[in-house]
Amino acid sequence: MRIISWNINSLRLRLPLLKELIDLANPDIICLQETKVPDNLFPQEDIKALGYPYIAYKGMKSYNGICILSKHSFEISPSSKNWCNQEDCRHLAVDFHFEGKLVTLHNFYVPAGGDEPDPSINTKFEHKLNFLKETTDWFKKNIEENSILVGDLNIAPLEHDVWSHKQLLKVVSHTPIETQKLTSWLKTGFIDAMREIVPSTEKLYTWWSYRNKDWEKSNRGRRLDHLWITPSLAPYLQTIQIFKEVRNWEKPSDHVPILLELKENLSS
DNA sequence: ATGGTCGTACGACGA
Repeated sequence: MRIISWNINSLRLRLPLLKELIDLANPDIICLQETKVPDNLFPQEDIKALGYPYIAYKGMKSYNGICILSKHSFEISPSSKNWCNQEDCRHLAVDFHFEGKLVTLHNFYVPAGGDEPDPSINTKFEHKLNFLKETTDWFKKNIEENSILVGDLNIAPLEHDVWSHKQLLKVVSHTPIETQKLTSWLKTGFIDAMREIVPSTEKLYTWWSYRNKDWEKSNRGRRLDHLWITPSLAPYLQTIQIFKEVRNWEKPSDHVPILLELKENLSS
């Protein structure tokens, strides 16, 4: 079972890249963030033609938007929610069967939080912190035994999730209040699958800014995208993969796709 | 170097 998460930064603009990614990675399920397409304009037929007949999407004009594309059937999960009383298309969850289990897959796009890491003067940062509090409180009470949570969480929690821990401590995405809150959310019952595979002592990034043309050479990346699983699924964890090469494709997103692979037929 | 580049939608905003 191969599950991709990718902040695509406009689904319609990057449909050709999505096709290339499918050819490269052959995912069973694709979770996209920042689709930037209202539901009435969602390119449903194009997606089906790519081999993904099961589709769930929640989009709006210009901003945000998420979708889940699958080769296998699923149901929209009742835990798909609006957060902070805003219908801003940042979360979608589906239920599907895997190895005799019912698994809930959450796809999140956490608010980026603006530039100033002070909630008293920056309402976008305040929103980000409130969002993290709400999700953490909700998962504390409502997490399902077999859960996967993926998406652009817009926080790089560990020292080696950023190119310079010291220089980014006051930069939104790596401030202590954010990394603490993300860790609290993780600890509601998840395992950081990427760090199960790649030790925390190694640099690991999923995002490189558009503002740095020579992104690969300077390598000032951050791990903003995440793959979390509950302990019940840990025995199935086969590997993770970061498709860094996609950042060099024509007209790329600033985020690269990440893959979670779960073993099937574990007992046989 | 305190800038830089994107996408959306056509000016300004969000990232």
